[in-house]
Amino acid sequence: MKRVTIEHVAKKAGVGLGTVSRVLNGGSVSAKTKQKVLQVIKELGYSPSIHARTLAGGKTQRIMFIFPEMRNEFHWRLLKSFDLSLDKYDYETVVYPLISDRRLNKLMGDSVLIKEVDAIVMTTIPVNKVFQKKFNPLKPVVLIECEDERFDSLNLDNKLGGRKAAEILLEHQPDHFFAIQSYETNPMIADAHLWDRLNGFKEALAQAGYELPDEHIVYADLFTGPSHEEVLNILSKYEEPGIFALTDNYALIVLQIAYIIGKKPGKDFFLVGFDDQFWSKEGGLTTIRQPVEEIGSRAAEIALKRIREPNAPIQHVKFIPEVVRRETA
Amino acid sequence: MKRVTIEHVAKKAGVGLGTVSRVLNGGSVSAKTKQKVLQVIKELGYSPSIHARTLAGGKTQRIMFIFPEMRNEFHWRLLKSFDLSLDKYDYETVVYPLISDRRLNKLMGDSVLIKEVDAIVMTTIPVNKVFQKKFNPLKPVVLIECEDERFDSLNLDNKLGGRKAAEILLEHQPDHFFAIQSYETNPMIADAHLWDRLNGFKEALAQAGYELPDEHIVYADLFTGPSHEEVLNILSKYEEPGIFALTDNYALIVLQIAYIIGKKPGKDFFLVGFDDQFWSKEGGLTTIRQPVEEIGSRAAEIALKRIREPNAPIQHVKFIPEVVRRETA
DNA sequence: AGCTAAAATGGAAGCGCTTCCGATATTAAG
DNA sequence: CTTAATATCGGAAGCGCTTCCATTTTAGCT
Repeated sequence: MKRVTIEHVAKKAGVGLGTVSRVLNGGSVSAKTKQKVLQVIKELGYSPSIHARTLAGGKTQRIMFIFPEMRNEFHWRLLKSFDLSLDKYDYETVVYPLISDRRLNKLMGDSVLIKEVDAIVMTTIPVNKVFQKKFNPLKPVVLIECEDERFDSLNLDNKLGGRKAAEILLEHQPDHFFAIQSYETNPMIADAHLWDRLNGFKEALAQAGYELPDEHIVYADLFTGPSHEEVLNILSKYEEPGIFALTDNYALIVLQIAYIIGKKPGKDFFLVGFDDQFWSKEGGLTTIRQPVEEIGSRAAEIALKRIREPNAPIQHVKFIPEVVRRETA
Repeated sequence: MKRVTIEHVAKKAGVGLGTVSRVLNGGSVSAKTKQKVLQVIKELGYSPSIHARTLAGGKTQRIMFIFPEMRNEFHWRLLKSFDLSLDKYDYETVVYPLISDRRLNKLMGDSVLIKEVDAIVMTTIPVNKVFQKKFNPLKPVVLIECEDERFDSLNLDNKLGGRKAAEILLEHQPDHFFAIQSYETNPMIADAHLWDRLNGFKEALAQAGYELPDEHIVYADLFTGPSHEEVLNILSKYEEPGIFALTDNYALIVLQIAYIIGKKPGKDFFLVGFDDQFWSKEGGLTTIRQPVEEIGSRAAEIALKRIREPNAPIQHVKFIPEVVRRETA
């Protein structure tokens, strides 16, 4: 079966090529003609070839979404809302997980995919470290959860998030504070935002006259979580400790361990997470929420805007973390 | 900056358009000319426009990798090895996570991306259910962890895996058997393979004269895992139970709970997982291993082969699960 | 060297679209 | 009812590539 082309449509509608194209892309066409062309398009089931369109016009109607790995709910939600936002503008997302050195090299070398997009959105990637100096894609770049003065960026105020976590915990006046931090080994993943959270936390604690000794920071693997031994230790050895889990994942594990040994959250210990993941509500976790969906859709808008106006001043958008009070603190 | 086209290359190399195209796509070109053209291509940093190429009816050198979600280590490893294998053949992976209805519709509707690949590899997607009857991509499709008579497929013998798990557990002659199964709500994710595992397990148990009552099947959410209450119950109420976790993730949680309440794996209870994930070795978990990397690279080969020979007989490759004995059973 | 078959090569045609330019139709103004 | 301005329209040019065909070069034989 042959493809239905714009020419078939033109012929059947009794108009010229240009007119059909104008109906599609919005040029000046009389209402009557437009009506008829649209009619014929429907009858014939015509849909334009984007290859031809791109070749002729230049725009690809695509944006590349680059992110470091795939296990993280944050990235998954971000991608989802980003992709959804593009829908309205008839854009498509080209998903590019940076899961290996090979993919990184490909991206900076001879990847064709990257040349076939109108803009690039990157999240949680240490731009300077990963791309060294030679990253110059010649097209708009928007950064999420990382920053670089050369590009637009969207970031949560993580430091403020850490402060807020501290404030909640301080209300309960615990004698001992703990933090569960990520132990990130993958150099392709940015972790500055995590340190910001922790620093904000420490700072607010310090201002209230408390301290967070280094031994009270538990390091956790993103996948397996914090050492159960250490969490167990905190929960059983300390009286009503205040715990700040830098990610809800880790908080979940604390809750699970607490459940098993019969410690009640919000009473025997106090716990604040970060992110507000899908299950967090059900788990009754008090947490610092980041507006993931909003970040995703704003990123889409900013990227689209920069495609339209390549020379607009660069903007760095900050999002404010929001306290979600539930039962654990 | 203007795009480098095939014409620039041709001119600089002092050859005709056709010749450049031939060195790119493999026509008959003398070694010397080929050499020179390749040289110029590198100098100019030329890469062909996929749009022009596709429009003109050529190959895209890309394969689309479709998978249902992103939290799973299995898919992540699979993608990684698949992508790596493609590298040798100068192919590129187009990653397409099916994370939303929107993406599914796009895929079956007007997605351009899918028209720009030479083949499609899909993993863990219930083809019939998700795509109904109207899925006819007009290009090679290779299935992983799902099956359909119309397409090539690669699958682990999951039933055999379940049987092997049963055999290991049976050696310890426990009085009570349990299984931790996934409770999958996402209709875009295939779960037939999980039921195969469970059925194999049941079957082998039955043959040995044991039974797995329905109440001994614990259902777990992929992310939060099995209910801790139930696991706790099994571990504390039963004498030396035999537990089959249908995924190493779940086994991990059992191990963690056991640790907290002081039960020794391989002594107070017996546990077999499935997958052999990265951390499983460290955790001492006895498990049924699937050769994920091998599946990924074989999938690449099969897809490439089908692109070359669209009419070769369809093949369904079965992989044999392998027992990895460690300390938990 | 001379002849032929095979290998290598140049370039035109064509893929389906957008855009631009010139032509025609319509409308408004006087 | 004319003229100028404006809205609408047709179609050629060109986007960058593959492919096919005609032509040239090379290699293999007498």
